[in-house]
Amino acid sequence: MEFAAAKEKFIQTWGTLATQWGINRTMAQIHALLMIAPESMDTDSIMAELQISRGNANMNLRDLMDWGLAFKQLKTGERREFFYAEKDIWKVARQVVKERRRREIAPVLAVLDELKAIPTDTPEAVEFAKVIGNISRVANFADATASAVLRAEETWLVNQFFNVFARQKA
Amino acid sequence: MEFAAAKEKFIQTWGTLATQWGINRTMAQIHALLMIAPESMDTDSIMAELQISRGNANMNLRDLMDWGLAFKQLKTGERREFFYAEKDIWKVARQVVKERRRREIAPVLAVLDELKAIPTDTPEAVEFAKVIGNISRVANFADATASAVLRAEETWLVNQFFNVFARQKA
DNA sequence: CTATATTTTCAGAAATAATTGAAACTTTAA
DNA sequence: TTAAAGTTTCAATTATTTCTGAAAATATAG
Repeated sequence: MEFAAAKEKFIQTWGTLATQWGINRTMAQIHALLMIAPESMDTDSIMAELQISRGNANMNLRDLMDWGLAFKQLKTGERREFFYAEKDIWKVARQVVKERRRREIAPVLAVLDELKAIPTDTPEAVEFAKVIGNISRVANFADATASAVLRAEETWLVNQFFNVFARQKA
Repeated sequence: MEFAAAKEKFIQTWGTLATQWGINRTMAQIHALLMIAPESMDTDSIMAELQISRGNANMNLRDLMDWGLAFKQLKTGERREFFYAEKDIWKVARQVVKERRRREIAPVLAVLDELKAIPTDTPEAVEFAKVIGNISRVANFADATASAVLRAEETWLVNQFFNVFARQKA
């Protein structure tokens, strides 16, 4: 495969994957484009490359910056703004986990705690409390794990996982 | 909070969370409803409870069954079909990871492998290969981890994570 | 069989989300 | 200042996804 085709395929694949995870396609495509760009890019280059409007580019660049996945770069003697992305996919993953945890998981944990408190005076309420308790327990465990992963260095983490999982085979 | 309000809130919260993760709202709501139901439910009860059409209910129940999150139950002497959901949230999580891995992660890994092969004859191509290689490495690690988690029993896994993460503090 | 209950399908309608493009706004340089 | 370059906003449009409702298909009982 030639470079141009590979680049196109990567951007499309990243965009498709993202929509399946509730992230908008254009945002993921801009992110993909910036990740493989050797230099930071200005808005017009991004618009041209992805064939999107200025408003769309601007809005999704802002979202990427909100997610901590892209950054502005100001070049001296240049009036335009340039953008670049975090290229270390490990840091990208950590950033995504961190943001989703903050925006989505934390509020759900709060709701679960609230729901655990209902009086269990009917069979339905008993069953409800049981399931909510179970979800809450697993969710808190997952949240704690995510939190630990966020703090971890990659090499350290890989080694730990190696110990936990791979060594079982030996 | 009274039971009815708690139930309503749980179903809505679960539905909202799901949309943020690329899962359709109704599917998540049916799943939530079945998880907290003491008995399996027929289509009409689900329709009435969630105020949705028969077509919608049927379609999303089928999707839930495809995902391995809900099941049909045939009661003797009953012509209708009844549905129930897996209530152990740990199994639910494992099932979701398993399905997403199969449907989404595996195809992406295949594309990445294909893209790693391009000739690196320009600076752009070099940068591209670097980023793709990095993503591929992390994605394969994540995939292997997911695979290990799928095989794990909860108690065993919790203990292992405790060893890896919690004991660090001591 | 035939009638009835139940489930499935799917074309069109409704709802939701993403995108455009142009006007408003901001910044910089002369 | 003023003009030009660049950025942001947002109402209107377009695209996508989801949902409905009724018809078709299927299953069961008499």
